Amino acid sequence: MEKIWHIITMIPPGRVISYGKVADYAGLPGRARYVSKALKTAPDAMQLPWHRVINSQGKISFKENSAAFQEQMELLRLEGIEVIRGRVKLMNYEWRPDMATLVMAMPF
DNA sequence: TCTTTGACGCTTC
DNA sequence: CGAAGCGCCAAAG
Repeated sequence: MEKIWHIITMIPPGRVISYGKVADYAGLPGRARYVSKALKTAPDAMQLPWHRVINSQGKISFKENSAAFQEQMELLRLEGIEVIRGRVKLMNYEWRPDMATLVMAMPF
């Protein structure tokens, strides 16, 4: 859980990443669902950039009618990310941290 | 205990 | 695209 949050805090503005990737970088391959839960239970006080986490299809994982959906879409747009029908082009906006960055920030 | 339920993901058809 | 199947696993009932 800690690691997951840690990874998320590292996501730079204007970039996004998928649940699955977060899980991978956190050392929990195949546990994307766990990441979503980690986000849900994350303390608001932590100021996590939760909106920068979307699913592997580049889509926002909320119902299109939900308030959360709208909110996330706005936050992303405020960072200069183009969101079409709740979807962003991972090709252009996916965050690809390099090894050094990860190793640097992750204790064994 | 067992079953259902997710802010998910990948492959197949 | 979209739907179906299967994998994954903590929580809640």
